[in-house]
Amino acid sequence: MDLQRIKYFLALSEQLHYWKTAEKVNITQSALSRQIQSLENELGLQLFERNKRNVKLTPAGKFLKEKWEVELSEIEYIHQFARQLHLGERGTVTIAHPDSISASLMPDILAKITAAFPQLQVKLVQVLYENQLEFLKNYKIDLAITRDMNSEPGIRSKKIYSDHLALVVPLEHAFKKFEDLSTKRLKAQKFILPTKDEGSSYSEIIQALFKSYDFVPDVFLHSEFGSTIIALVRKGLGIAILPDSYMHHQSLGLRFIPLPFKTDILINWRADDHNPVLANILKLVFEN
Amino acid sequence: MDLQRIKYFLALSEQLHYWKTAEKVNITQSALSRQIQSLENELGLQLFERNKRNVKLTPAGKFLKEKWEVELSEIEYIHQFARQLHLGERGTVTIAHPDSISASLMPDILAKITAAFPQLQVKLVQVLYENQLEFLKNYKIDLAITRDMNSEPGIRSKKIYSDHLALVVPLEHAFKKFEDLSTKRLKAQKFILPTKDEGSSYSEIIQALFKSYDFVPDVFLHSEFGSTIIALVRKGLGIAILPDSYMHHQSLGLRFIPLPFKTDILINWRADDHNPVLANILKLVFEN
DNA sequence: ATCCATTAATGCAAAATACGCATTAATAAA
DNA sequence: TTTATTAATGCGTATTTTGCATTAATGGAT
Repeated sequence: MDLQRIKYFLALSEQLHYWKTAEKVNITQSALSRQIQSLENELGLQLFERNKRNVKLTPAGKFLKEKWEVELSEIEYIHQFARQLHLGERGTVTIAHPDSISASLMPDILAKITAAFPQLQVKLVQVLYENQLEFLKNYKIDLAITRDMNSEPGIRSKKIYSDHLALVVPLEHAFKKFEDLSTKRLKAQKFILPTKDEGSSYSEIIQALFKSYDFVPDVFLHSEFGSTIIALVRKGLGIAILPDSYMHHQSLGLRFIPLPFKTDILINWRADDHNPVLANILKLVFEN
Repeated sequence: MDLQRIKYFLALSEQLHYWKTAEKVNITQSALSRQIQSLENELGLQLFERNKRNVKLTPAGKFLKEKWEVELSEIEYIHQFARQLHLGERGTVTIAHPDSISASLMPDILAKITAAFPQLQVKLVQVLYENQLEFLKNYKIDLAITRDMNSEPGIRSKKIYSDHLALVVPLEHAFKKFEDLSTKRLKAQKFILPTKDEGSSYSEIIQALFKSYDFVPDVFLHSEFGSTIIALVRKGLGIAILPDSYMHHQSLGLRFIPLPFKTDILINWRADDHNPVLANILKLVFEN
């Protein structure tokens, strides 16, 4: 059952004239005649009532004309849709990202994506540091934006941004600017810091920071969630080190003191992921 | 775009293995490989991600698998339906019939039809005598059951039944049986008769009846509608001549006196109507 | 009634397409 | 490194489709 045959049938069912139809669909009358005949044989029914003079739809032919028209346009639409999937213009990507950039980098990226591919569906999720790579490998997410490098085989990474670390203190705190900081004064503070994960490069940078001041911080509380940390600092329970991306969040009553340490933001994806949607998004993100 | 190709694709999308799939669909692996390739070329997209070792659906392939499965079963259903139309097992016939047989012959015919072709839709209509042939020719009805012969070209007729005429009188009327009738006593009656249509053979039979008694009846009222006539007779407004099929209607308070005149019932259809539904119904009606 | 123009079907040879067999090339596992 | 597996491909053959020319049927015109 060739769809082309059905198209020939539909053309003939409009014209009800072999010669005119044959010309319209760019084949000869004999070819058309035989195409219709094979169609009838294949279906085991008569489509047209015809003598050498007149062509007329049978009831079954009339029925099939109506139904096939619908089916063909459905199929046409499906193929169109599939081509868009192929080109990565449609489909779904699930992206995990750290909370820190939800008010800065993420809006930029999402704006680019929706501008370039308005039909694309993006799902944003937040995933604990320790689950990021696992989720990526298990196809629970397609892209992971992290502050940590990784050396997993099968996962590729690329740096897309970097921001400074900042000391976060309440507005009324004695620390007002970088020059106020000293090992002695810092030592006296209570810190709220992220969980010290093994192999987390972000964690390592923070440790390097304290090493530069040559002391071990008094950590009052560990938390992986920036918004929690900010709330605690605002209540005066301690001070924190955070990427200065958090400045873009609502942070009334807090002071961000930039530190000379940078933290990278990387984008991670499966090396063997050939979904064209992914390729399009990566291209977009790396574009500038 | 051959539907067979799509079937091959669907088989492969289940198995994800060329050799096994090829065996299952009874072609060689090379043929299958090329069928999938042509399908991909035709659509302008990739259906499977494959190296020499693994076969895996692309996002577009996954999408098409789901959609095509639905489309194929729809098409299969449509073809099945069309075949039933072809065989006359489905479809619609519109049948016109006289009121007189709606309680006798019609139920018999309809019972036969629904038993033989349960999927068939029958529309029953009643059409004035003068419109019957016109409606038939104009495709407003497909079958006309009449009491009149016709000699129209393009219309074919066949007698399917005949019943007696009967004199219809109120129960308390002096006429109790055929022997009570005489020209003299009949002459004194007021009659309710059908409209005297030109060329109506039913009309002619009734005229022949009165001729046999050698008088012209005193017609109180003309009506084409049997149920009207019966109501009037029941009220004592006159007596009537009707086919004795009316005895099967609710006719309390009435007496039917059979007369030695018969009226035929014919079935009429378009000679050039090749709708298989019609052929099936005619065959059924003529069967016994 | 007869002829003519129209038009769907068909015989035939050529072209296009699909197929099977055998082989190749890539790759994962041993 | 070797081996077994497996999708792709070259090639000759078989099948299908096509176009050209012709035939046969039919409605309309004279």
